[in-house]
Amino acid sequence: MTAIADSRLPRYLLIRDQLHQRILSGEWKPGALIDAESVLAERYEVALGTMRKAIEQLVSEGLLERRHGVGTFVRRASFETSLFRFFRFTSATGERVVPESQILEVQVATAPEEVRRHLQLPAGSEVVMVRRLRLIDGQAVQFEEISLPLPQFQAVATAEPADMPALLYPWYEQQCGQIVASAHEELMVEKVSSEHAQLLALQTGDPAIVIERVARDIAGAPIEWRRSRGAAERFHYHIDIR
Amino acid sequence: MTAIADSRLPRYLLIRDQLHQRILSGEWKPGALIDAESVLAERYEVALGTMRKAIEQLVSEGLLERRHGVGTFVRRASFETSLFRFFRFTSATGERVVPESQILEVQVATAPEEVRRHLQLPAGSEVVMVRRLRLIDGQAVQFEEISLPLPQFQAVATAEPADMPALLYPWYEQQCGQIVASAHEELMVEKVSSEHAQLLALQTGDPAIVIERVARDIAGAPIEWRRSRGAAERFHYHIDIR
DNA sequence: TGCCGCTAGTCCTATAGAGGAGTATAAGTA
DNA sequence: TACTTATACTCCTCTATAGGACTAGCGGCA
Repeated sequence: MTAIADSRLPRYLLIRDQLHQRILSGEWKPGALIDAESVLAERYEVALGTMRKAIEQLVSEGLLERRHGVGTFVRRASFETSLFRFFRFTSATGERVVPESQILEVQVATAPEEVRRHLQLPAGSEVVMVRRLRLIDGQAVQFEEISLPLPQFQAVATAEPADMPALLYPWYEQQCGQIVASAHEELMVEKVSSEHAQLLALQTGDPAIVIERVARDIAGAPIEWRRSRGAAERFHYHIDIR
Repeated sequence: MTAIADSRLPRYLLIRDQLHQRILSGEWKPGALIDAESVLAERYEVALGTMRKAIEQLVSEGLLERRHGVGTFVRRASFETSLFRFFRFTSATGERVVPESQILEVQVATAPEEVRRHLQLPAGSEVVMVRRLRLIDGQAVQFEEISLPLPQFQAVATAEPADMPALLYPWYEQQCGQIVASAHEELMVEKVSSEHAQLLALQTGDPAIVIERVARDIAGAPIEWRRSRGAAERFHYHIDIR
């Protein structure tokens, strides 16, 4: 974070870092339009080409987004690279669909060690824990356990479960002012316990994909930890190599 | 492949396509040093900056590789993004290691439908099929079935199994003149059959990761299909999202 | 023999400027 | 009112040029 700005570095890299800082600091929020290239070039006292190169770096890193003829914007996190997309989430009619959400439990509790570790919380911290099923055509395809730190997510603890939408991140933003800017996901395989088997209509011991996700805000602080389990049978990942 | 070169496109893109073609055609082989930027710029009658931008495109696509002060090279396929890296392949001493290879069978046969489909072969084609175990510290961690089209891979059919190295691609290049330039991998989970369980020292029904790979040559023609199975327990994937 | 500096060749950074192309909005016209 | 045109703003492409920085190899010197 506090990288030493080495003035021997190329100027476009120094500027890249300064722009990056303006995003991290929250001066430029996700979705916001930033100054025009020409304005920035003048402000930072470099040629237009140099400023373009600095911006290009941030675009290729996924922090900025250009729209020809309109301007350059701070990119919102898009979860199109999430591992979840490799579940065959298709409805009876065949089209891809966002699974509905069925809240099983919302509970405020002292954070277990595992949750504390992922959310970087001190011992004794309280969290909201949400357990829910995700369903397609009424059939459970995934079981999720979501942990959120307090007091930031107090609104979740007091909300009516029926009011929680299937997609939580826009809701966090609206209800709690917490913006998810990045995330890290891990994938493992396990044999389902009898408890999970029952929830997911599987046989005990069937293989399940487990995806753990730590979501972070603009400043990089962890604000959500979730663990999802789904039938491995529905999972199919692919990748190109060259 | 035969994209229409639209002259309304920016020049740097047109040049990008032409350079790309020179790689695909085999004029510039993997590992080769290409002409200097300045030479190319003159040859294609554009400014240096334009040529640099064309080359930059190919670099970011992973086809070329720059070495400051030395030159620009055609990149060899590197399998550092392969899904296999997510198996915990560590020896007793803890360091990462290339598993040894133990050939179980080398067989020439008419290609089954599944193999024909992946290698794009007509009905009745013959292939070499290699079955092998991969071991760490003498313990089987993966079972692989590899299919190679004939007559290109005749040398594999007649080779002594003991002479086949653990890493096959450099060997293909040396023995058969076939260069693997890209690949596509798919990942699934299955419950192991009793046959595979025995080979991998697992219990029948334990979860296994199945990785299927189609490897292609410079021109994009499929030249190898392989299916690998390993204990899901050893598999751990992770990804960053933003 | 072994070290050191020089040099040629390469890619890398940066400048200043011109005109092209896409987009949104304001102004004009039927 | 409804459509078209102008315009002002944006990012995009491209030129021509200059000097910096990195690398490999050659040749001189101890």
